[in-house]
Amino acid sequence: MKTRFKIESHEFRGAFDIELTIGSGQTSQPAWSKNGKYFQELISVDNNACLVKIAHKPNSDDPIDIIAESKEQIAEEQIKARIMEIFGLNDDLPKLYDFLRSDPKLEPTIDFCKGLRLFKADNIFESVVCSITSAHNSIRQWNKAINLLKEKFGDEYKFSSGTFYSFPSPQVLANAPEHEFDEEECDPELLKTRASWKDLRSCRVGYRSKYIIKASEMVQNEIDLQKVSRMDYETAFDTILKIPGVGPKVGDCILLYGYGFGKAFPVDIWISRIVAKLYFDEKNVSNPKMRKFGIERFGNYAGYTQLYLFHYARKSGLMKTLKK
DNA sequence: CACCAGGTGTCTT
DNA sequence: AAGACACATGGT
Repeated sequence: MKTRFKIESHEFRGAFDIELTIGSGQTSQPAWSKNGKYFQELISVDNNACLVKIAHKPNSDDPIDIIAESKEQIAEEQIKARIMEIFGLNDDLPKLYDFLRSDPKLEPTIDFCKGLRLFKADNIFESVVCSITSAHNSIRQWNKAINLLKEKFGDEYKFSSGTFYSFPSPQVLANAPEHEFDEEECDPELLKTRASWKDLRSCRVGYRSKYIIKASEMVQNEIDLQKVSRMDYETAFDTILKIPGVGPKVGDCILLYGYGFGKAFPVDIWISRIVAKLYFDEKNVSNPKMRKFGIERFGNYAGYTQLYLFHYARKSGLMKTLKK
């Protein structure tokens, strides 16, 4: 099945910059690949694999252009609903901007981040592994690692525009070896083939391989990721923090980019720097206090405020003067 | 070679 | 509650 349709600008509220949204390093999933003017990725719609190609002229009134391909018949409305969800098109950006404008310290982020939306997970388990892998890592590197995980352990789907891989199930990753061979002792000839080894280390996840295996086991046995979406925010936070490799920052990333909990306020190095500068007279404040501050001050907009401050802090050049 | 990248786990004060 | 340190990997 191949179908083409549009999402008109009146079907969502406010600006939309798809390239910024996809490329801003949100830990729900790696950036979608680019093919001509389209961004494309394999997503799951009603348990069917569906290739989506999507293009939009940033912050314009042009409709969003979508092409979807799948083996099974899928209702267009279902695909549209998934896309609306993944790209945060159900979020009311004009209302967010009213909120940001109400605080002079946040107001400058609006122009800088115009059309930036939450890039939500297609697959919650994927967002858990992405968030774990993003810790103490660069955006580029965790994107590469997740794509390797998909190629080596996911299911393959071929389309005319390329080959795509689903994100592997918890069962598959729980049983994936950390090391396929002992790199110290194996034959030098074998070592040359390392890139093709089917183990977690060859996916370049580094020391996080143990966390990924253990997290996969827990998701299989004791933590129902679907249930977490129905919990209140603090209960969900406590639950997700039981997973190894998931601390406060990674946990909030999972809750925000994976589930869409608007209250989540992931405190990383950039948020720590810019919130200290804007709200604490550049004094050092502990991360737990910073998190509490964000949740209490920004409420249900904490997540979006974090997203906008993060992008602003990294890209505006404002922070160059006070790294540390 | 040192230091950093969207921190976390573990072990000490 | 807060500080010190290791941790894979790749880039500058």
